[in-house]
Amino acid sequence: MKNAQPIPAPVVARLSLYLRQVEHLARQGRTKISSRELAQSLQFTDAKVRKDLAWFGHFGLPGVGYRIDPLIEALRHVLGTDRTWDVVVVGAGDLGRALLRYRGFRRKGFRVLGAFDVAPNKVGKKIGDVPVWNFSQLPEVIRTHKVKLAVVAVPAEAAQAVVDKLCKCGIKGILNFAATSLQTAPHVAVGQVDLAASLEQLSFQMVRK
Amino acid sequence: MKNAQPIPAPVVARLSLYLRQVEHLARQGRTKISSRELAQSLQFTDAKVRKDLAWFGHFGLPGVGYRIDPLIEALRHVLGTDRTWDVVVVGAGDLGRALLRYRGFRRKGFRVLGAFDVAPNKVGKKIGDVPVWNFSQLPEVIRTHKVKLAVVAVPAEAAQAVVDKLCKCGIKGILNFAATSLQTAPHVAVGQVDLAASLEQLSFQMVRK
DNA sequence: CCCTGTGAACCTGTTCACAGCG
DNA sequence: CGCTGTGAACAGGTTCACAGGG
Repeated sequence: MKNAQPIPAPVVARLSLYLRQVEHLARQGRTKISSRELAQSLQFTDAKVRKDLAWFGHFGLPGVGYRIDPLIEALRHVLGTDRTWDVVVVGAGDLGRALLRYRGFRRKGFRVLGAFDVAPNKVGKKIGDVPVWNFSQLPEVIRTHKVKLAVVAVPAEAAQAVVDKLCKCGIKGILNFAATSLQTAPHVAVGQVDLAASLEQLSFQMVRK
Repeated sequence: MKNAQPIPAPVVARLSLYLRQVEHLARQGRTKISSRELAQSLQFTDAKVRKDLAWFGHFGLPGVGYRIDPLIEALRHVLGTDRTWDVVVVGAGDLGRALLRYRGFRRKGFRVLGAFDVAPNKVGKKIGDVPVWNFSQLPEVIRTHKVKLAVVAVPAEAAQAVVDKLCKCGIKGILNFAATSLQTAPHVAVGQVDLAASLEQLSFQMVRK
């Protein structure tokens, strides 16, 4: 445990993968796993797995491996998903609707409170079991429910304005699906998912062999 | 130009961002941009931008900056998007449907030929202007159209089987939205988008301040 | 003896700083 | 003079290799 230093970003990214994997193993009734096996299933090296897990405690058993249940608990705690986060989705277009229906968020401890849109034909309806509110109600909802996380699924042209508004309301984290780079206050965490860019990366890999 | 070595992955990831940004500038009628300005808009350093662009040619003009049109052309060429790629989507659930309707793919040179699903109530219909075929027709479609790229948007439990099938049909690149890690032949490029993990990363950043 | 935890060596990508060109 | 291109210095993350515990 070298818990003075902050955990490096590439390590944190892998922690999500470890968690996903060990949750899967737990559902199969497994109780222990070695760094070697965990590494192989994710195409890492065993030393990397051990180093990564050593950032937040040493509960591996020499000669045995890691006990899965404590590992899950520790990973969730580090990642902050040992509690439920309320999330709002801004933009109820195709992508927004898909995200509202996506079951995986809830399973990981994220509760989607509702969505916001400006289109009158969407406002007031429900998508799945989640209501769509008028965008003008965003400050009110965020403040009364103390929402910390928002998902932005609006067209690129609208994204920066939406994000400015979110920041003013005191949001702490934004997952942006719009294909544009955002300017925010430094204390707001931003994650970016660019679907077209992801395909583009594959395209690159295919032309070079 | 140091074109003997392969371009490092983190550089390639940024190339997509540079391209997105300069395409945006071109639409505004801009014709030149300096590494400094490009860097600021993406929150990078100017030296990083220059080093990145130097991997595939030096067409920056000292004292002036980069000419935007040739830069776009070069970036598209490197990324392989100076041509159109046919893509199929496997899984016509909520996420699959959203991806089928997503305009950004076409804009970047990806043409979605169609989707595959096993649900009889989906097969035979159209989503947007894209047909949904029975999953059993996958080999036929991939082979006759020589499709190289597939997007996987099926439940995690089904993903590995789908991917095995895709590999057998000779697919070259897979963008996987299922929350599971895949085993494939080494010559198949795999990109991973894990929506829940992306939120989880934000969650981490929020608990540590 | 197997498997963890970890210093040390290594390697790769980033930043710095400046020579050189338009 | 401004801005690119790039070697050199630096920083960080990964791999190696092994000491130590069950």
